[in-house]
Amino acid sequence: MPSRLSLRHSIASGLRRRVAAGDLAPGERLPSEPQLAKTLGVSRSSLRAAIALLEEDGLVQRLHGSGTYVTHRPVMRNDLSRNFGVSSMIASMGLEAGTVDEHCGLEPAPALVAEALELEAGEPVTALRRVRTADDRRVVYSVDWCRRDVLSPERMRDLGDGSVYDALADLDLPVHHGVATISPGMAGGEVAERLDVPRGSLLLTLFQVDSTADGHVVLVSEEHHLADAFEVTVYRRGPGEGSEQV
Amino acid sequence: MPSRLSLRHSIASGLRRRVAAGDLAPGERLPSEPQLAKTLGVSRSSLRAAIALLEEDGLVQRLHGSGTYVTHRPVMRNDLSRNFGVSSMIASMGLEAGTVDEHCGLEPAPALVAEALELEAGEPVTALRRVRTADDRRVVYSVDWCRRDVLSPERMRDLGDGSVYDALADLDLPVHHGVATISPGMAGGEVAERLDVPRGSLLLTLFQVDSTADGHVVLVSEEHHLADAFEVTVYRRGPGEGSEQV
DNA sequence: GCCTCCAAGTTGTACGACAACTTCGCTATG
DNA sequence: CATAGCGAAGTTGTCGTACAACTTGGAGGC
Repeated sequence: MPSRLSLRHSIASGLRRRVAAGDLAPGERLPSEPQLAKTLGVSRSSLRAAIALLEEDGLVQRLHGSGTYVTHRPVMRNDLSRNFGVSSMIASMGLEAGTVDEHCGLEPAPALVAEALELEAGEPVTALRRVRTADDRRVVYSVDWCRRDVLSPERMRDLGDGSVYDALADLDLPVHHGVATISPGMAGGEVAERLDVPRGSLLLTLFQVDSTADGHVVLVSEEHHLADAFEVTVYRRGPGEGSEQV
Repeated sequence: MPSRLSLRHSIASGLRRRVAAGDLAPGERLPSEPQLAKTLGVSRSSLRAAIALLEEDGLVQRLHGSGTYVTHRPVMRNDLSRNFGVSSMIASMGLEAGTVDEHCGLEPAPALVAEALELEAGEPVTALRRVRTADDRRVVYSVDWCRRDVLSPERMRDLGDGSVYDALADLDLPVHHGVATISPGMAGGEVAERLDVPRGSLLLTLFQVDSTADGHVVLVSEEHHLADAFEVTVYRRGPGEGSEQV
């Protein structure tokens, strides 16, 4: 296991902190690369690689011959571009995240889930159903599906407050990326009851398929968010540069 | 104006093409960096910078001491992570995109729009309202707001089928990124009428703020999508690495 | 058969040099 | 005095080489 993350990532992480802390204000120019590399005690190559990461994130902008400037970054509440899970989503809004009505067991896999996990429809899979709360208010009803030979119901039950992502990372199956399908919806019988809202309440539903770096699907989940629970945002990179519509 | 895009971006673009074309199959290992650099006629530094871009996109994965491998990338219908506009969204599904009920003029800016454009609420702004069709079916009702001193109503009317993004790019104000807020909704009076659907029909609404590279907001838009019109997906990078929740 | 170790190959980092570009002050010119 | 042009200094972009860190596979010994 690599365990130690690469130098450029730790440099980038440090710079991110400085930007977030306001040490580097928006619009401000960073020290020149040779100088900054010297003060950080790294080579200019590694520093450039780190800055490239920030640039890709839209945190800074590089101008040839002029300098590197901190971008006026918009305030984003909950960026879907990164994968954090509901808990940190709630925590990031200053609310206390909790879990109620947790239930875990073997269930026959729905068609879409089975397809993603490369199983036959109806085959038993580990399913974790729970209601997430923010300051004791029920805001999200979620279901996580996982192959039983990857995460048994017992093991999934044991993780308690730990994220499913952490459990998978411990198994050397870290989630590298996921694809979420977003759709509006109205609370039906089960969801309305779990979330304790009237039927027909507006929902934002995320159907998500998570994969490891080598492309194996390890987790499928469905999250029903109350419409007014949080603001969900997405960072969209502009057209141009490397963009191919598939 | 830079006009010419940097070397590493053109290298990355070429590699993206090769991946998309299947020349480089998922799971396959790329040639080693020195060798690939030689065949492409560029230095290893530039090639590495280009590969870093692909890695950030999740297209490839680098393993220290082993090699660089093409990721098994999931098939995505409409990736919100990139900014294409409704037209190409429709076109990418094999449908014919059209526009009806187009109206453009000066309107008082709503509060949220005025705030984003750094104006006083109620100040007149250029507004473009239109209904987008897919194979003659009304699927999206959209409104675009822009400062009148940036894009006059006349000019915005003239662009016809051209994208608003193109018009802004011509003005040397290319959209670098945007932040979209996603929410579910039900069709009210105006939207229901425009889209020719019953009131209360399910919608997916995107409120989006587009900015230039230096962070100036140049465009605000609202898109009301019919719930069953298309599947909207988001590519979410996994937890870990450089991630700070703000 | 199994384990150890080594060698070859690959990516990560470092350092130095120069090219391409921007910025700004200085100067010559009207 | 105003202005256009020049040029030096500073910054990012690219190049080349060398070495470190790591993985992989096979040879060799037990």
